[in-house]
Amino acid sequence: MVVGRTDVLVLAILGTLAEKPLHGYEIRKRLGSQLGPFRALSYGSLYPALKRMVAADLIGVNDDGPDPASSRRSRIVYRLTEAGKAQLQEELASAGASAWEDDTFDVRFSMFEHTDAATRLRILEGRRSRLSERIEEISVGLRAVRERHDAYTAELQRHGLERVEREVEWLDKLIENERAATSGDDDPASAG
Amino acid sequence: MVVGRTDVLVLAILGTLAEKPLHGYEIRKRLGSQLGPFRALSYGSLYPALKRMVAADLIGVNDDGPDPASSRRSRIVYRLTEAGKAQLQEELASAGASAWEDDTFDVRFSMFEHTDAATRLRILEGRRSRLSERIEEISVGLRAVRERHDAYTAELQRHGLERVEREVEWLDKLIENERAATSGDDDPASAG
DNA sequence: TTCGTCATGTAATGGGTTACATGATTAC
DNA sequence: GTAATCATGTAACCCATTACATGACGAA
Repeated sequence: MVVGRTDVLVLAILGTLAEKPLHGYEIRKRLGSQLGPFRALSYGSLYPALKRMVAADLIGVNDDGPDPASSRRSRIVYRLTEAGKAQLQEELASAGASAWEDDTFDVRFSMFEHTDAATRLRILEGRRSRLSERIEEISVGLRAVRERHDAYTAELQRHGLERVEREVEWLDKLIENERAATSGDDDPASAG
Repeated sequence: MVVGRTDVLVLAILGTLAEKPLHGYEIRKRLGSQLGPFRALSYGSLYPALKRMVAADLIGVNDDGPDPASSRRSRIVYRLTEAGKAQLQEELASAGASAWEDDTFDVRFSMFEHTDAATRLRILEGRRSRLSERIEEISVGLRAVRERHDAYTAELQRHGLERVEREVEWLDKLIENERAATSGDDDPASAG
């Protein structure tokens, strides 16, 4: 396979294109308006990725939009092929361990609208247990740091721990919501 | 110059070695017990970096510890050279724009104990204004996301915004502390 | 004696950015 | 007309990881 199996960038592009066909510049803008690893994606990454995806037949190209008379040449609109749609569906239905790593999680989460409830729950719970591990690690580190008494390092550690703990609380709310929605149907994501 | 001017890894190693001479494996452990970009530094990065630093005369090598009779060969202890100490002091006294980027900030912050009060304040304030910019960016993105109504993406964005806002609050407490300490002297970092 | 950890290192690879290069379109 | 933004792309580079390779030491 030309395109790496769980290439996060490819997944993000696939997800962006799922809504509607877009040209490269616009894809970057959409990705840039979201959190996660592609907040400031460079064209030096984007365009080669699009090329690879075309070569792998995940996306196809179309000249410009629906109005050829309104000038504006040299704008390449990408749309999902059937293979691309299938690939996206396949990835959305699976939730490997990478789905709860920092970078991948954000990308996966932003596609929850198109993910089935069971997979959403698996990802949220996987993420949660990943963060629990990290809390344990940081706690151990905190004790070690305190022994070498360094007020600033300890404070940084303490703040980092707090941040992760808060993310766990956030996940707990989301998981609760998902569970409620699964039994009673309806009402996704409103843990604000 | 062989070693890049503000190589964060080099700075982190310099800072770790400032306390006392250590061998590579131990440097990695210390770095690993802290937050920041070197939580899980690989040897493939560490040892070449140490080599570069030796070549640049920032650190020097010594065979093992003070007890040659207690066996244990092949352990290379690194210590700061005068040039290394000078380089560290120079970097600790300066606070370029990179000092408030995500990765660098944590490393710089963990060395605050050895940084003068004025530079500490500059870094904290720089970081704060950096995050203010980000809050503005995310807020704009949030409005854009809400227009395309996607409950999950919006929730992710909202949570990200909240996280950054909390970090700003944390910084505010630290800045306040630093200001109080500068006028009255004493008592660093206790914003818990 | 074998397993886990300590300890050091190199080569290949990966996944991104930066710098460079070009040109059309839009707003002032 | 000219500056900003839209729009696409390549080549060089950076900085890390992974996989590989080696070997000593301590404990079961």
